Amino acid sequence: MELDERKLKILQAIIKNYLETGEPVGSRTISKFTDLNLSSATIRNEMSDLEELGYIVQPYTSAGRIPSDKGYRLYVDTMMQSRMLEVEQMWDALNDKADKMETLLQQVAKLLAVNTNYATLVTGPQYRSRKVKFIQLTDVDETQLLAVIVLEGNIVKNKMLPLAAGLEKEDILKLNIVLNTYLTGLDMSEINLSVIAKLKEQSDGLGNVITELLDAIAQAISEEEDIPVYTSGATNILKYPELSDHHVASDLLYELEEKKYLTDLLNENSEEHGIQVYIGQETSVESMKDCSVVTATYEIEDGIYGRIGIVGPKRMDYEKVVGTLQTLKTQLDDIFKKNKE
Amino acid sequence: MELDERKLKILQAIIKNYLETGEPVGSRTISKFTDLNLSSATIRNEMSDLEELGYIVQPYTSAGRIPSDKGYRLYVDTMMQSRMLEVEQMWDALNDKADKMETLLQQVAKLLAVNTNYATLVTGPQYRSRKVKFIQLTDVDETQLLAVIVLEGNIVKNKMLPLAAGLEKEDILKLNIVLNTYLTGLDMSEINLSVIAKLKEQSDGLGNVITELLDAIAQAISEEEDIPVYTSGATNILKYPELSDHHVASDLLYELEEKKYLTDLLNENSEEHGIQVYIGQETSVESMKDCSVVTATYEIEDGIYGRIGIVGPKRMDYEKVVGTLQTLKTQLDDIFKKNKE
DNA sequence: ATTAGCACTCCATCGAGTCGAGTGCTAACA
DNA sequence: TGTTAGCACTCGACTCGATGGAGTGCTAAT
Repeated sequence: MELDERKLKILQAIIKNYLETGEPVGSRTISKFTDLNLSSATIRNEMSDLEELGYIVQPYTSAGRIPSDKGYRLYVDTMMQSRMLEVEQMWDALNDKADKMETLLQQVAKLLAVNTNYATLVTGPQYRSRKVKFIQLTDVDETQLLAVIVLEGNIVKNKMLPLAAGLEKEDILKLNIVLNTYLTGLDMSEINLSVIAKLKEQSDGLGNVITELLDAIAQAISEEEDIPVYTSGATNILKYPELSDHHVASDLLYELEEKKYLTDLLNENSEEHGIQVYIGQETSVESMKDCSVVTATYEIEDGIYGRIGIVGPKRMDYEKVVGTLQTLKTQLDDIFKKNKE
Repeated sequence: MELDERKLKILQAIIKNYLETGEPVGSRTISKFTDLNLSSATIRNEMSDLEELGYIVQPYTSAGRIPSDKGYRLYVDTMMQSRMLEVEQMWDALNDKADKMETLLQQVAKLLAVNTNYATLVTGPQYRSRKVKFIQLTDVDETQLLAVIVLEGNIVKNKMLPLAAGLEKEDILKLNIVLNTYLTGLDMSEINLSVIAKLKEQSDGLGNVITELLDAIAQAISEEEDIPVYTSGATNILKYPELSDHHVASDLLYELEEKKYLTDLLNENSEEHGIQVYIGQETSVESMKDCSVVTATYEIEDGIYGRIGIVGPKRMDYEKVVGTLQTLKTQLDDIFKKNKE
């Protein structure tokens, strides 16, 4: 037995219907719903076949059918009609405050959540390890030294240091030159003992300041290593009865608040740059086995990527979600490309 | 009729018991629970009185009693034994990563949440309007100009600007001097047209850069105006059955995610610097009418304050919460005092 | 191959019955 | 007069069975 045209149509109808209502759908419904002009009895036979094939399941005997993970998968892979969406008002709202990467991404998460009514997550760029691009020391007032460290990707880090007594303006100037000469273009693994020795040698008598500075730099670099995740609309999941069961919801919300495993989620198959859909058990995160997750990758700079994820019930509106992500991805790509020019 | 010693003792016993169990407490329980050696019948009479006085209520006829808001209020005001707590392991964990205000406060929220099992919120400092302390422009590479703006309270803001063609190193140096001379010590309201005119006059030919810079500064200042709120442990509220009712929980979690009205919550009676307890309807936030909120103020600099809040069920462990906040507040005050020296 | 018809299954809902915790009241007692 | 024992009563929680309906699977007719 195999999937002929008609079975496919029926399956599609079942899924469409279930996506809308969230209730198991019966043969009579399909009989009316489609333009196949078949009686409910015929549909029943076909449904029985579809169940045997594993595309749909009955929650219990003599209930209607709901799509299985396999069914959703087929739907997403072949039957979904992707439609381009206007995300324009979204877009206007975005451009508004979008100057800092942080705010931008938080905004993206929020707008996406509001537009889709699901929970959303966005990660910033992931660099293997950022290289130092530029360092600058300045004395802000009599007691404090401000170190500004610019990393690859124009990530700017600030660190206030207590100003060592007896450090003159010329010393600071000198330090600036030395630091930039020796550290620019290096990442943390490359700042080794020999580099440090050279640094100290070149900055006679200021060794102790150097040590503190290197700490600050190391910290700035490593801070960027755990990629930030921005979430929004977590409470949206409470809108779906199948997810608002106490345990399920509690675990899910906790996960979204903690953000600990979310990066794993987003980085699965990260070599794939298209839009990906994970249904039920396909996700790596235990607490999301009753959910579906849709992810997209956007490009920040050449070879450096961030990701967007949407978490919702299995019966999420895949078409809308995929469409929205598609447009959003394109627009984000554009922003960053433009930003670079 | 009035509250005599015995009634008070019984009320206290009722509240204590209810805090632990969350179940309405009956006369027999109290009869055994206290050392009063009274029969349940006597207790019943007293409970009847206490109800008449408004300190306890029955969820329904012939159920046990639970404390009313008024009852909790009396308890918190007079009957609670405040106990100092050790928050020491908390403390160690804190010192660890605590260099940036942002991370510090987020950590505080998290640790508090883990320790108390309630939802927590922490606000950063609120300045009326921050003054500019220091400005620095640097050319990071051929195409980009980095503006570093340090505000009162050592809040550092960065802004990348496209480098206008033909801007020489000397120009930048000059701009730095001019900007610092004219803008240091001013807040946004003080940077008016006459200041701007003077700026432009002093920086012959670089007027267009100035305009952009002023935008950046204005943005940096105003960004700080909506005070950041850090939350943690939102999902903790799902642990309490009386709050995990679908609607209540949903509203609450939404509020905690949105953070919109939380500042209102924390700023009520902000002139009071002690620890404050809001029970049920006493809070200003509608969705928290089934909760209690405990807030504390800590001092960042002279006259500049931040706040900590804990949101939990009305039957929260007030003693523990108040105790924890007390110690934490002291320790935060210490940090910031030390930091200043 | 399709369909009408029918028996069957199982969940959801409702109401009746029971249980038990807890109250309020009364009468007796110290 | 304050305390207590006793008892009738209330009301939610829980259980159980009956009912209804949506939906199925099977069979026989078309």
